[in-house]
Amino acid sequence: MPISNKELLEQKLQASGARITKPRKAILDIIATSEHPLSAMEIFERAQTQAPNIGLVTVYRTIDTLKSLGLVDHIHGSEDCQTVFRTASGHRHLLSCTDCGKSVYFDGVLAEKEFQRIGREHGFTVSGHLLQLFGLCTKCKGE
Amino acid sequence: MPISNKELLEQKLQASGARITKPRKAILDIIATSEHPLSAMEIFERAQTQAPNIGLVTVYRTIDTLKSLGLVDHIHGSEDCQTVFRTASGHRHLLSCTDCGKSVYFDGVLAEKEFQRIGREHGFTVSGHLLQLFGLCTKCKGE
DNA sequence: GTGCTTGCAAATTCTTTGCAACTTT
DNA sequence: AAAGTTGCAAAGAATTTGCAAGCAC
Repeated sequence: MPISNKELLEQKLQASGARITKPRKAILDIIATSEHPLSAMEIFERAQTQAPNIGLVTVYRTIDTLKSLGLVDHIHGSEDCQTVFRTASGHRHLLSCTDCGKSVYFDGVLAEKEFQRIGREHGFTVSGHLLQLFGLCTKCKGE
Repeated sequence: MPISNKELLEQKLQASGARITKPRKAILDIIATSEHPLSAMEIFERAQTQAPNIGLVTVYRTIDTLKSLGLVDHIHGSEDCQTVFRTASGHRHLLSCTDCGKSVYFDGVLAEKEFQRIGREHGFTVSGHLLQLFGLCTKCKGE
């Protein structure tokens, strides 16, 4: 059996020299298992069940650490642009449900060449892009 | 000679029932002529030369009005997600220079079908997307 | 004149910083 | 024991709201 998402995050965090504390474990657990991007406040609220005295500040600081290690991505939504989601390996983009927020990664390599071409047409050398898809997931379509 | 971008914005704003005031004229002028997305603060600072007593609040309120009329788009950047840029007609996406901020719209229809397909693969019905390209513009490449 | 707009000031909300006490290693 | 972490409280930054005065129509 492969190690869980949470354990992987923990290992990588520890490997960077950071200490694995109770508040951090709670935060990692929440991020590792969430099906949708989370705001600092959401993480904070959920973390309180696991680490009662946790401070919102710790959530912000841990998110910063995880971001700088590339373990979470900053996700843009039409309303909230301050959410994070666990990183996927490879070049991936997010597909999110507009109803429940459920999100999955998809492979974005296909679009690459096309993006370069569009840039050239306008005299730009394209070096990056922001791509996210929105729609209804299977479950929310049925309701 | 076709009417200017600014005049077009003014007409549409007025057509919605809103009044054309001095602060609004200043804001429209700035948005209509900007080559890159603007934050409320940037608009505010520039507007002061045209309307000395303008308040930052008015900028926020005018932006809200323009957004709800679909005359400006909310633009996402890697750092600042609170900027606006004039809307383009048709289905368009933004290509922005990472150095000077210069932005141009490009036609995004090509990608549509591909996005639908990706969604289907994951059980989603794709209804929207967020796509922005980043790179260096002609001018900034040379420097 | 009527009623939408404005600018000010105050209130909110979100995020960051300073710091002494506390854990992890 | 040493050094990284934590939570609190306070500071900052960004945005929104209440309201009387002002301006567009």
